[in-house]
Amino acid sequence: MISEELQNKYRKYLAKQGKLYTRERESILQSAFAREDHFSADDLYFHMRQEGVDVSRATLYRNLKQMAEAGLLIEADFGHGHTHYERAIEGATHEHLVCKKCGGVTEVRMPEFGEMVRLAAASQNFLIDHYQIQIMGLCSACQKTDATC
Amino acid sequence: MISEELQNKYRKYLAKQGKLYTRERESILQSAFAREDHFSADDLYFHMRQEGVDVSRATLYRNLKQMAEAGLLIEADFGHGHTHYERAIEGATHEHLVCKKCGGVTEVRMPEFGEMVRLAAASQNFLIDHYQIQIMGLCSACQKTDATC
DNA sequence: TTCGGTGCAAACTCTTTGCACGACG
DNA sequence: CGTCGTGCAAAGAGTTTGCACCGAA
Repeated sequence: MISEELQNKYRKYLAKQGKLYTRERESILQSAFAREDHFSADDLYFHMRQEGVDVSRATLYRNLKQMAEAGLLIEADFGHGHTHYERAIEGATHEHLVCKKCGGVTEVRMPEFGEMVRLAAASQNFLIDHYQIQIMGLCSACQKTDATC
Repeated sequence: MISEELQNKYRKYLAKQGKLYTRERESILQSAFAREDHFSADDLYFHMRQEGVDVSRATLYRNLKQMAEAGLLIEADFGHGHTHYERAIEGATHEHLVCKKCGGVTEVRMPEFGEMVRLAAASQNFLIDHYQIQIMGLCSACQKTDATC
């Protein structure tokens, strides 16, 4: 299901730290990469249970965080009260449009941002790991609705 | 201390919602705008107590959130486990360099981002309220330190 | 005088952690 | 075999909320 490249990247990361590639970690990697969208730890927890995969919340939290450290996932916070994760895909960094009304998140891909981010970081001798761009406002659907809410 | 313009903006926002401009709200506005940096609700809480201003945490949380809704403050999350606030100043949107090691946050001002953000939003008929750019990585100081931690 | 606001403490949500048992290499 | 990982349940941190009293217009 998931690419061998991905698995190997994780294995290598784990090995370097003297850590093990367990059944649970494989399941989580699998499930996380099966999703195209953003998800919270709990989203994934319920999704995995539904699929019959049984992991504890603790393990999920522990390993999602670790996978983010390994560079396999990106952590993002849209102000919804919990951490979101999404697959980290090389060269596919994208911008997020977060609707303040419905909470929906739309992705936009504008590669031009990458170069500007590099410039901004270079000006401070900052070594980039990854970046995040969030635009807050109203999505087109919510602009049409009565704004009184 | 704080500009009348600012006060009026808040007053107007409150009035529109049938809400009151209380002593507490004035204090919070004052203290929040006295700070140039990012701060958490708790930072501000202790800072205010130190200055002899007495507000409860509940009131602080309630009103900071409200001031963000009013557009006076910007909420940001740097993955430190709590919400950060900073003054919203027209045309002074800036980028944040967040160090993964020391947790420090540096600001960079690159007005060019604004235009790109407008383009990105326009492509989806998205109505911008504000935006946030966070660059995660290692600050120059932490790059020099042993990277084994 | 009338709502809305505040403070307190309890409740809540998301996330982390200590511990005993289980499993990978 | 020794170590690292897991599950459970309890603890933690940050934030929100119900309620009785207080205060602005």
